[in-house]
Amino acid sequence: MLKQRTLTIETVGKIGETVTLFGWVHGRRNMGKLVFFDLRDASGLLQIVGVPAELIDDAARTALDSLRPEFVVSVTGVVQARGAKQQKPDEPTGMVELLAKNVAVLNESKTPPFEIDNEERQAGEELRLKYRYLDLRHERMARNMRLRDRVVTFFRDYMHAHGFVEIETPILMKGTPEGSREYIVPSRLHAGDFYVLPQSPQQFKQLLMVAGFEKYFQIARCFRDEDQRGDRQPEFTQLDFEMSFVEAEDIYAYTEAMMIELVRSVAPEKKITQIPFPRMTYAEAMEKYGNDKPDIRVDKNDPNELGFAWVVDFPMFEMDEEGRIAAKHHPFCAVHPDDEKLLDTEPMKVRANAYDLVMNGFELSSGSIRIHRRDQQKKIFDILKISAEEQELRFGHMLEAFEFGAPPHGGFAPGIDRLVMLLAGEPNIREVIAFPKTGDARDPMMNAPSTVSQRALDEAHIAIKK
RNA sequence: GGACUGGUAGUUCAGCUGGUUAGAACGUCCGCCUGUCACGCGGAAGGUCGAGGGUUCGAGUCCCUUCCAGUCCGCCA
Repeated sequence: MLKQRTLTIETVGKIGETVTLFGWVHGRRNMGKLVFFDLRDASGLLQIVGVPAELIDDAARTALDSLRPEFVVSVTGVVQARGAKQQKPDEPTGMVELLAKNVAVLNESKTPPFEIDNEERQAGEELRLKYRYLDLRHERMARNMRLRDRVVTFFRDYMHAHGFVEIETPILMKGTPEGSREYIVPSRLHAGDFYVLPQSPQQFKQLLMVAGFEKYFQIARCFRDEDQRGDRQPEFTQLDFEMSFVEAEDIYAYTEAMMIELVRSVAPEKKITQIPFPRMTYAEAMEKYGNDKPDIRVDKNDPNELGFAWVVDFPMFEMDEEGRIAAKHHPFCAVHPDDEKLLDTEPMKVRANAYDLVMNGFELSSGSIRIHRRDQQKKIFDILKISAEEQELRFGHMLEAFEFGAPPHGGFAPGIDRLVMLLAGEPNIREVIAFPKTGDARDPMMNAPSTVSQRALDEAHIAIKK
């Protein structure tokens, strides 16, 4: 059956041929003795013309009559050119149509909770997420998913072409309570112990540099148990990469060339505000724009403008809500070469060798040159008031690794969700994630999170606190 | 944790200073229609006005409580 299948888009070059199509009934227009409907498949839409007299038998006529939106059908017929008055040159299959000879219903559909063929009026998000598999049938959502695929494919190809090796790092890892709240996973085999899900593969990628790979990347899923925003989800995807024997300028040059090529390749209609990307220090950004993710676009109403900019020289430390010194970025950032002498005297004035790439007012990526020496790493931990025992407990593996010939290294991690959101012109990252969570981190379709059986709790050594 | 906005038909929404039987569009169902593509025309069904309480002769509308959703702040190494 599938061997003989023709996609709707393929009919364009098959005028006069008899073909069989499979797909969903999109719009339907019944003229009485003449029925039109649009057949939707993964490649697009095609108008089907159903004339009862042309159909092979009564079964086909009954099937044609029974069609409703979202029914799954097979249609066999002859591809024909549209009459002069019926041509739609702006649509991919607008110059052809299929004169149906046979129609069969493969599966019926209930009336959908919202209209698939109406792109303008969007249902509420809770409903869209509950029926995400229907929402994804919308042309806009399908287009977003395919754009995302092109972005990810571009990055994979680009990274490989530049000598990077893709390596998977664990999802179950050790908790390092520094920074954002982690998702915790109970261990069945080790009562009372927990894994956590990675906020980022930060430590692993640094250890891969110690291992000598020199150029690593990963399309990495990251998890953060914090409250949501339009540009934040509890799980999200980064192009995570790390390089050895580099300084910040190497990361800038590599990333900038890659981003320019990405835009040229997957979104050629977009124009970049300024090349090379302008660079400003954190202090300048705060002074001039009042934030550390400046929007440098000339025309903020132009949907095709992409304003990339670098923000560099971030402070190394900041005060947390309890007035304690904390790492602004993370404790593995190297200190700015000019500021090492300030570490003992005025730590709050110390800049990190850290940088962000921002676009249109969004933080796209954070990165830094890392510490690769044990004594320097210990010094940062000391300043952060992490006791020697605590350092050993939480970061002993890092400190130890740095004693075995760790090379100088640094990296970056552009957020793929935000990038695709901006390329797609969407207002939030949920529109470019197939199955996102709601603002309070639920999945209304699966109904997650949810309770688990008492047996599962017992095995995980978990007692629920009322 | 906080602030703001919203919750009325399957969906998206309107509903004025409180006043008759709560409306529109789309969708759904039925009928007519041979060139439609937002098809058209005629008809029908469809409502716990989020929930609870209060004020009032009378509440979708005002008040209180509560639940839900969205956006933002806090938070996000």
